[in-house]
Amino acid sequence: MGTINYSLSGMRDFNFLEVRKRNYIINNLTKLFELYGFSPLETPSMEKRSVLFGKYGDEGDKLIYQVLKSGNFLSKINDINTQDYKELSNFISDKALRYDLTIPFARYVVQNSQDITFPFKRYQIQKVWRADRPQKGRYREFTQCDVDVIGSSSLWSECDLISIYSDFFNIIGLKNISLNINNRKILEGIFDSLDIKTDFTSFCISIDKIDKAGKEYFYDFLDQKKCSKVQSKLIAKLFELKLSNSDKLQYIKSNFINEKVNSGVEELLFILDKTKSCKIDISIDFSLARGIDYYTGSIFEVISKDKSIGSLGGGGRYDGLTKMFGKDLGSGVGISFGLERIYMLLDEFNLFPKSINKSTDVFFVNLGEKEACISQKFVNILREKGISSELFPDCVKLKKQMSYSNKKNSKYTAMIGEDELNTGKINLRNMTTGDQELLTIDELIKKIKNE
RNA sequence: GUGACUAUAGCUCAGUUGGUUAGAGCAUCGGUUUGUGGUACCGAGGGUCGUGGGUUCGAGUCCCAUUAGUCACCCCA
Repeated sequence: MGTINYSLSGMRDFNFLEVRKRNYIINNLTKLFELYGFSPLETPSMEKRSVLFGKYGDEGDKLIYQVLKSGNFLSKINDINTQDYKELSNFISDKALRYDLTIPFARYVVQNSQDITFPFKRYQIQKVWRADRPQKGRYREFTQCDVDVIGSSSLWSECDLISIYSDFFNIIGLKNISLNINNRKILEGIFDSLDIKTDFTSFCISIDKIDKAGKEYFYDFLDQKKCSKVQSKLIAKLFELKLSNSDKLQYIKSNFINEKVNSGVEELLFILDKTKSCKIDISIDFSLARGIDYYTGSIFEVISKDKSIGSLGGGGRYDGLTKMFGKDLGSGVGISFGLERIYMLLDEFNLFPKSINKSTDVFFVNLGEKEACISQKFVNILREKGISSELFPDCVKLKKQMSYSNKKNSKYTAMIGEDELNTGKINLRNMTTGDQELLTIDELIKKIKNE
């Protein structure tokens, strides 16, 4: 029935194959994170409302799922007369589902700072929720995989994170990946150098839009904000430079001279110099701004050049994040991997290993009580040897059991009937070729171990 | 939050300018085969056409409302 749809829009079930594929990605990430010296962390799905709000910008706040207070929350708000839903939600909700992993991480670090040795390196793979309208590659419940270093402003951290991106996409075999990099200091420097009537955030958002809306949009924006034509031209040119990384930096150095721009450029130079051996394409993109408010230095975004499904990951450096929770524990930098988008690409290019689809190695059919007893003995022996094995629970038609085994994608089906009971052998059928042979249990183990 | 499009069997979809009992493929179940799956052949079950209203002698088909889904925008992984 078309009407019966039990699950919430934008929130999904995962069947066995999907879970295995997702785990494949997660396992590879976890291995890498550990290899680079990061430790795992998990935080609750919900945070206090005050922890989350005001951290992601106005647009971000709107997308936070809020949870109602329990009990009769209306009884205490008699004296409230507001028509403003934002104000009202403050009274009836005191907690919310996490929107990302970085803010809960910052909260955790401040709360536990006495037990943490800095710089603190953690990775976190958990679900986050956004009350966005779902569309392709975008869900209301999705998994983020974050790695962050907090308590150090060294650019070596940036280099390590870039190296993780590079290693990961190399390991899982995704080609044509580009890591775009920029620095908020450069954007701030440019912004300062302009005589323009707007705030920095709107400026960033308009830059970010050039890609989609075109440069005309950006010209209009600058014009509206009373930016001079000379400056407009200079800056628009900056965002469409088709130059090498070093030429781009040269251009910006000679056209926008101030301290902020300079220090941003210096940072980029350091990072580019130290990541030369990375296998990923690193390209400076001055139009990369990112909407999240808290970034202050380096910003990253990973995209696929083959498919436009949004970014595969992103991140950046943030200076004041722990300050928002009452303690300044130093600068931090982190990146995130978008599990569902990486999944989509791997699926599309058939890059998941074939072994993901296999299940039981040896599937025993059930042909009677005596037969089941001896089959179960063999099943136990195989399991001890680390060979996955199972016995069909019911003695039903063989055809049915074979069909079940086939659908489960078993490698072999083992049959023990009257004949095999007498000879003590196992009738082993290869489910790919259909070949059958009579083996003792020892021969069977040897055969499978040798594959 | 804004806009566009879609809704028929478990799934993917046909269904003519409105006209008998709404079809196919896949899937499921049974049989050809009581010890052989995946390939073959035969058969069966399964639908209040998303929901509610309207126009009409007559609506899956036209109109209105509603709900859900998809895609795009905003923003983002």
